[in-house]
Amino acid sequence: MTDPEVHHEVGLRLAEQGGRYTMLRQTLVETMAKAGRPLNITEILDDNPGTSQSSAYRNISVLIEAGAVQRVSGSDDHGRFELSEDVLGHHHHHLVCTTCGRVDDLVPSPALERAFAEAARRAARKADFDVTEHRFDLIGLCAQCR
Amino acid sequence: MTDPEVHHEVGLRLAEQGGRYTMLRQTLVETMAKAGRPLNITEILDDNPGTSQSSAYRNISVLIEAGAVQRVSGSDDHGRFELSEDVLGHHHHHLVCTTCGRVDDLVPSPALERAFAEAARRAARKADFDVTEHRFDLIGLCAQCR
DNA sequence: ATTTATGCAAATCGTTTGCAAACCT
DNA sequence: AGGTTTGCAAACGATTTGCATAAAT
Repeated sequence: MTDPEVHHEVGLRLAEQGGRYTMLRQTLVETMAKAGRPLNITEILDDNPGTSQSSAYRNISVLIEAGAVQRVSGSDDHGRFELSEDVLGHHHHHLVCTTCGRVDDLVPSPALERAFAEAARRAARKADFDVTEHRFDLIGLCAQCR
Repeated sequence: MTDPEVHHEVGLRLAEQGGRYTMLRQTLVETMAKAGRPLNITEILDDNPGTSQSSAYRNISVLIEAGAVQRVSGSDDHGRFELSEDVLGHHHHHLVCTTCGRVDDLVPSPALERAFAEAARRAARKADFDVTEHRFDLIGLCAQCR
């Protein structure tokens, strides 16, 4: 999904819940679209000078409620945020660096996703658990930290 | 690994860093061993009446540093703790309930682990990332919350 | 005796919220 | 005007820490 489409989609989702697609919300979405990986609050504020932290948090919450953004938990306890898979238009996993905390996106192979689906089916049967999604993270050292 | 072996192993690991395997530490380990799934602080304290919260946290930290316990992040922001895979003697994944936050252990099939290894290899090549471990969580509804 | 562990209360830190002013339609 | 959004400062909640006491070796 290209940038204009992303903004259009996010605008629609906000409108659906009676929210406005404010300038700040647009720049937050722009920041996340540019990054292509989950960002923490500091990184988001650095890319949006003059924005108050509380407004950033509040708008990210709104965007999460609208299904436009998702929260990602990395190795440290700082929350990270990125555009939702719905808005991005593709499913992906994460590479989590234990040293610097950076998280990168990783698009899985169809074969891997098939293995996940099979695992989910098995778990549903064995543990009587209703799987709605999965999370797969590779933990280790990023290129900069090796 | 059976219970006495778990205690012995944890005791060794603590001794290695000049720590003592206190009564409280033993009961904390006992609590986690009994549970067989990651517990949050409340659950741990409920099973150890009279223990102060700070002591629980402090000792869990010590056990984590000793490699005897690992922290697990679920759906909510409450940390959850369980015996480390080293001490348990087996690798596993997690079933995370989005409604009640409960996390259960799930031992993967060899086929799935093979798929993970392949994914790790691929990521290492493509993203120049040094994978040391992986995290696979199935998110959904547990039997009680369906 | 000397080191380590404990409990209490206070501090920390990421995140959330109350409120009054600014904004949009 | 009527609702939404903003920034500031204060509140929140999980976790950590300082300190004085208790326990273990």
